[in-house]
Amino acid sequence: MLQLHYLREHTQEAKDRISKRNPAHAAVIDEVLALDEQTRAAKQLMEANQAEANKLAKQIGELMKSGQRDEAEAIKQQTASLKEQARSLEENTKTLEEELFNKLVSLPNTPHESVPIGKTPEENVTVLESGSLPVLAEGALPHWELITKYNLIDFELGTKIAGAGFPVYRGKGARMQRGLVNFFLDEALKAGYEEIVPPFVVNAESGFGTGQLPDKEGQMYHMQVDDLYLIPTAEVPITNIYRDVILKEEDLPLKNVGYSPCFRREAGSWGAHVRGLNRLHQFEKVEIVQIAKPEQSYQILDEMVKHVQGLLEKLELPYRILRLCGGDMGFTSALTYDFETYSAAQQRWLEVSSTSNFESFQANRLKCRYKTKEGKNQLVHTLNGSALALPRILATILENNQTPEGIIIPKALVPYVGFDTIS
RNA sequence: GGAGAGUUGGCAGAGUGGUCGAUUGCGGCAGUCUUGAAAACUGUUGACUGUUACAGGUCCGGGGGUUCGAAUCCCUCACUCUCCGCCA
Repeated sequence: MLQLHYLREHTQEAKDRISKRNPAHAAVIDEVLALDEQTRAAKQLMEANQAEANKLAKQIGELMKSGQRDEAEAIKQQTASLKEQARSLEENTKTLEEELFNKLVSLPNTPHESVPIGKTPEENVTVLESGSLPVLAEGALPHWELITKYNLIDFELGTKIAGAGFPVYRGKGARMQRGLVNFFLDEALKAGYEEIVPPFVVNAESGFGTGQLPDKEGQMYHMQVDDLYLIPTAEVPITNIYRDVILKEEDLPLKNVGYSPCFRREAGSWGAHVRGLNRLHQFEKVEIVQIAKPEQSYQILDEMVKHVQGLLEKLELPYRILRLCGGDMGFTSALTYDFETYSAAQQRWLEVSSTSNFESFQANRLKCRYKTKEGKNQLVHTLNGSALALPRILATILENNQTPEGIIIPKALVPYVGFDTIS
């Protein structure tokens, strides 16, 4: 959620920035500001009325105390009309406030100045491409055939137990999962992150805090009996640790890492290109989260990008980094870097990480602030990144490292999985 | 699941209808003293909103109600604790 005072004081800047997503948003800012004016005017009327009522009530109290009952009764008569007015003033204010809130909450974050203008993924900018694209031997297989060949994952079994998109990993496939998670967690620990095991379900307040609710409601599994949501990413519970919290300046930046299964309904997004591990309802991911002071957040984003890069390099995978264009960026983000690995058998890039700075957009919803040296409470900046999501990493390793003798496990991973070849 | 007790400022803990946004203690901050520190003493110390500034408004778990007036009374929901039951 954007800050009202930012929209008020930097209107043109906000419009310019948000127009990178879609110029239509600029008009909504005008609507928000107009509503804001109305709301504050209504509030002033209401508060003047309250001030008057408070004053009279206090007078009555004093008169009652000193035994002047008749005088008190006289003043009581005056309160009736105030009370009558209060009702409609309050109603009016409440209606306007709700309208303002709904409009404000519908605005996405303002993109950073470095975000390219654009509507589609084709307009994302490649900022780095690393490693040469592997050329596979004749007869190389896509990962969905490799997993069957080596009995690593059973999709049909998952369908029987739960449904499509819930794979059953087994044998070396299961050990790859566990090994990758441990590898990613250890690397984050080395980089100074505190490890968290969060709840894998969240309430609606948490969903709102990080921006999944109300706009992405349909993407989460909702358990209606208990009104809880299965998390789509560990970002949600971990970032919500800091909801309604005032942090100390010296504690920033806070660095957390957490593993979690991620549950996504992926409503309506099934079709071509979603075979095998490319898109799932349940997958595993290690997520890094940082809570930072505004002036340091972009430096920290770079640091997080470096961290993710390091993981891909240790896994010896060809990858590229994209700076997402305005139209392709998530609702809550100000700047996002996507990481993609090259799947040799499919001959396409697969997204394996999304690393973003949300500036104060989430913090404003979370009410996560820190106390500055001057004693003022200021919103923090929140950042997070996948480090990393497992399925497409596994897919790329399987496809790119296939040989007639079997699949060669990247050296860095061997100690974690306990074997160097899948054959 | 059953029975009971609670939820107040960073923490502890008063407050049962009228200057209570809230006594007090601890903690924090500033000062005095000290070469420095500790101790002691003095002052200060919640959040949000709002104004050029002052004023004003809101917040005592959430929501609703009674009243001129609610932290205090009523309803409701959530959570916590204790005992019993169940259980990895």
